[in-house]
Formats: sequence, structure tokens, C-alpha cells
Amino acid sequence: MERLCPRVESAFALFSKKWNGLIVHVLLAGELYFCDIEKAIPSLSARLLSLRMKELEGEGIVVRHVSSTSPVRVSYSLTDKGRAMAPIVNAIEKWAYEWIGEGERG
Amino acid sequence: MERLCPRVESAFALFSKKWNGLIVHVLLAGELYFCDIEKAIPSLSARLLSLRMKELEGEGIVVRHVSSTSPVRVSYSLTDKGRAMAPIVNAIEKWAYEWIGEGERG
DNA sequence: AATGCATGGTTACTATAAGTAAGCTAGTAA
DNA sequence: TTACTAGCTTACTTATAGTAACCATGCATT
Repeated sequence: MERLCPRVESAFALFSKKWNGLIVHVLLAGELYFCDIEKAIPSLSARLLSLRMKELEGEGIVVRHVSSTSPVRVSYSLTDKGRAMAPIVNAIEKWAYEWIGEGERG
Repeated sequence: MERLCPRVESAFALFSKKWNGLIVHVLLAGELYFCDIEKAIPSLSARLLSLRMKELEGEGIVVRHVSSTSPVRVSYSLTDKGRAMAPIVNAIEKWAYEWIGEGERG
């Protein structure tokens, strides 16, 4: 019985916060505006998206870019730490295609 | 902008249910009794562990074994579908070691 | 026989996280 | 003026998670 490492625990905690995985997933495609993420994940509300982006920014996973135009436009991109999550996200995707049935709902 | 596949969405939903990732992680070591999982993940309560095991069993990720001894002992092991999650769990572990600082909390 | 402990839970209750709906400021288009 | 977009926030409701106590069964001690 391995002892659980606190770093591993906190990584799992990050993934167990709803939408975090999908947000990283869509941002792997590149820098996106707030509204683009909303459109990419239709069932994620603006409230939670806003919350999650702040949290992910605080954890150094995404960076927020505010344009100097008017009205302001806000875009987000992954940091190195965020891009390093690609293998996780890809592994989840691969597993989903191999093991989740057509009409199934998790 | 890729369209999100429902199978991928449900896989992310699975990981965003609290404790699921860690439960699979500890079960990758082999078949375990209920109490062993409790000890391996001290902050996970019996109530939630019981709940999660039922859900994971329902999703075909774990199998429940009930011994015919008295008192009954219950153990759990991963199915092929569950073991197929190993790359995900390993990727999370690897990322955690590389990107999460010593004293940090997710 | 009584006490305490372990296993594998359940029940009742509280706290936190997530979902829903509306509103807000600034600006564009008709 | 009305309607609509972007990027939020606020207030409120519902769902999920955490806490504590309890239960039946059996074992080991005292």
C-alpha cells in the first residue's frame, strides 16, 4: 500500500473541480476569448467559467490577457504548466473513445 | 474550435466526481478491501467511499467481491475498463511531481 | 458476561460547490 | 430607440460532499 503524496492528491483535487479538465482541453487548441470557451463548452455557465478562470490563473495554469481596445476583450492561454497537462487530457480522451459507449452518459 | 464529443465530456465528468481518480489510483495496486481503501485515502469518509464504489461498479470500472466467510469481507478490484485508466492516473502523477511545489495545496 | 475493537456499511444533518436567472457596463448595428 | 455582444457579478436554489452517530456481525480481552 503506497502512501499518497500530497502533490498527487492536489493534482487529483484540481481535476475533480468541475470543468477544469475540459477548460484545459479546449485551451490546448490555443488562445481563446472568454466567449469562445463559453461556446466550446455550452453547459458551462459564465459564472462558473469566470470563477474557474480566476482559480486556474491563480494556480499558474492559464494567463489572462486584457486587450487595450474598447470595449475590452479578454483572452486566455495556457502557461507551460497548463500545456504540460496535455498528456493527461489526451489520455482521458483516448480512454473515452475506447471505453465509453455511444449513447452513454458518465 | 473542435466540437466536444459527449464521450469525452462524460469521461471528464467521471474524473470530476470527487475521489474517483484516487480510488482508481489505489486500486491499480491490486484488489483491496473496503477498509484498505479507507486507510489509503484517509480524508475519504466511509459514506462517500461506499457511494463511489457503487457508482464505479455501476459504470463497470470496479468489481465487488463478497467473501462467504463470516463476518463477510468485501473487496474491490478494477475491471479491464478500470485498468485502462492507468495511463491517465500515471499522467496525473507525473504532472504532479513535475509541476506542483512541495508545500502546495491544489 | 461485559468491554472494546474491526468490518462494511447506513442515516440524519450541515456545509460547500455548482446551477439558474437576472442584471450591469461598455460598445456595435439597424 | 431597440436589440444584441462581451465579460463579467449578484442573488438565490439545488446538488454534492463532509461529519457524526449508529448498526449488525463477529473476535479478543478481561
